[in-house]
Amino acid sequence: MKVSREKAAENRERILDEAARLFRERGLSGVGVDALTGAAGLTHGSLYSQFGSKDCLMAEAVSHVFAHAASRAAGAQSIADVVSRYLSAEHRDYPGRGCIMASLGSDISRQSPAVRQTFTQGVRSIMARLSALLPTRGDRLREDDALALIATMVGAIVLARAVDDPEFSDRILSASRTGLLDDL
Amino acid sequence: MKVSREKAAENRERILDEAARLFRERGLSGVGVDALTGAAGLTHGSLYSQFGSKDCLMAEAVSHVFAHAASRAAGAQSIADVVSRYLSAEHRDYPGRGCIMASLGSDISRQSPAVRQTFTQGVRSIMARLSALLPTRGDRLREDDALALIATMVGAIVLARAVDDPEFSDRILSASRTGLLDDL
DNA sequence: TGTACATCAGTGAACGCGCGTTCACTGATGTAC
DNA sequence: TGTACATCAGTGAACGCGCGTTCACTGATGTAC
Repeated sequence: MKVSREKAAENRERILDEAARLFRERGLSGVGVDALTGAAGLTHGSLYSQFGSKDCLMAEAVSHVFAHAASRAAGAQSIADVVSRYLSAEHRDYPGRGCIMASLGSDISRQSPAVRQTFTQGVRSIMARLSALLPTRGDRLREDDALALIATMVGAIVLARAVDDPEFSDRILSASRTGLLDDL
Repeated sequence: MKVSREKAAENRERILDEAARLFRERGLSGVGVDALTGAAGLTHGSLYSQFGSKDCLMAEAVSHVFAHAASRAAGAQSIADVVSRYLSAEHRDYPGRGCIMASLGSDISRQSPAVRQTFTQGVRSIMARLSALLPTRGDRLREDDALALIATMVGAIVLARAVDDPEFSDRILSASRTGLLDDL
């Protein structure tokens, strides 16, 4: 049955929201087409009407997540604020709402050109947002400082989630947090 | 046909070596049982004789990779040496021979307890090796400095591999390298 | 405003495929005598 | 040292299953008159 344009747009947005969450929670290959559309209350066929393929949905979902992340970064008060929120137990424990560089990072290099391109744009936009918050330091480029900062934050969350010992995980977060905040 | 104990041990080692490489190149879910045993010149059944399941092989392969990494870290001359080698184009371009924290990191949190436990032991051993190379700095624990260092290195390789623009990728590596080496 | 019809988002059955795993079997190895 | 036999690493066919995708179809929406 056909559905109003408005309703179709809502459905599309709901699939994207659920995909953005599920991919970050379970990995790109850990969520099937049925799970993706089912979470939005639809059947698998609707994915092909709206996106054409799972790969296209993946690319759009990546873009979707980065758009939210960039606007959040734009609203941040300071770098100390960003670092504290990013390297928190809260962020570590809810990957479905967290940074996509940390939850899917290792897998992106093995994805299609479309996904990698979208991801690259996202990294650039986050770099730009964070560099705007950084102080100028000697002849170092603020964008380079932002990249090094992002690398540390991403690596710390990746490792903090990977290890199975909560205390060790906390230690990875606090060590990285201290290292970064001392630098400011 | 039965095979000599010596030959069986060789086969086991060859499966482990190939698994260690293939998992890092294609991801844990990107390599099937046929590919794993086929790369070692055997058929899929031999995996079950030797390891019991794909999951058990994954855990052993993780351990295998960390054992090599730890002995390499133990032989390092200095932290500057470690950082330069780790954050190199060479390392970025050959994940099959590189750090498993970078190639599989994001996926480990979604793996079985056995895999996560082995991974955690591996991170601990690398932390210990690197902290032995670090200078004491005020009241900071060298192990904490080692964890922050590892986080930066892992995150930088993850991002440098993910992005599809070679220049941007180089910039991620050089920015992180400079950031770390300036700190020493 | 009311009627007739084309559109197309979403459905559900069906597809081929590769996955991890099992199992009866093979036959050289290693052991017991 | 030579023979008989048990062992078991590795084989290959077969399994059920979930994957991504296709396609004919449905029926409310949106448009043309």
